[in-house]
Amino acid sequence: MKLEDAAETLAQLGNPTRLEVVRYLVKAGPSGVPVGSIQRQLKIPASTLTHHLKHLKGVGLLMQKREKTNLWCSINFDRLHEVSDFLLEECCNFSLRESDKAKTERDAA
Amino acid sequence: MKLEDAAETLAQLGNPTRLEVVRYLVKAGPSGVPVGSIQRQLKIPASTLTHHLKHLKGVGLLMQKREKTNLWCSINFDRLHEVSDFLLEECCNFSLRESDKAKTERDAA
DNA sequence: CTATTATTTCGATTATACTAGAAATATTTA
DNA sequence: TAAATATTTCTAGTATAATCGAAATAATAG
Repeated sequence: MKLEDAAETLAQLGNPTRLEVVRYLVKAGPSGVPVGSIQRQLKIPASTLTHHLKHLKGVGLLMQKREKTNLWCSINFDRLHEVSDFLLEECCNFSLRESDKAKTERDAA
Repeated sequence: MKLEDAAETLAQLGNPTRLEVVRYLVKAGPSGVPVGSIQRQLKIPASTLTHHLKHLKGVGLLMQKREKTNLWCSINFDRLHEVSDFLLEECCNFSLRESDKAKTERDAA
């Protein structure tokens, strides 16, 4: 995952309303929930919700499929994992090569 | 971790410049890097960098300690883990209780 | 076709964020 | 004290985002 994409995705997750929607959809599981249910459950005005869903869809976190009049929304779990992987991928490797470490110290001095 | 805090932290990670700094600091490991090194390596204007570091510090992702004229910056790995945990904590449990599932279906109909 | 329900678009307001140059401050060294 | 280096504050321009009511557009059911 490219840094720019990760940043954009994280930015979309960084809005409290959207994160609440994401959490709700994660709990709902792969089958998803209709837009209207999200709206009523989380008490988000319809236009505001549509706005945020568009954002989530834009970064690939949201999948939608129509069934009758309802538009069912579900989380793209793979994408969610990609983002958290980006955050952690380097975290468990603190072993900076000595040459690099030396360079940093020299640069700082 | 509360949703609002997670959202705020994710929002701070959601800026490409800041995410680049975070990635750089993660690679640098627990010993950290001076502000000036970040500045020169990533070619970020000093005032812009200070601005972003303040944001990262504000959400507890950044730790700083002075040594001579240098201000050494390092990532708070625990905090980084908290955020990614928040994203994933519910992901591996798709088992929506049947009563809730029924309620959702009823609500949608 | 009409009514009903579901969702989106439009439009406007308000707020907040990004960026960076110039000047100021701090800290160390000579 | 003066000079050098490191970092921050100030300031301001520009851009982007959040919010939501009202109206418009689907999609289905009767």
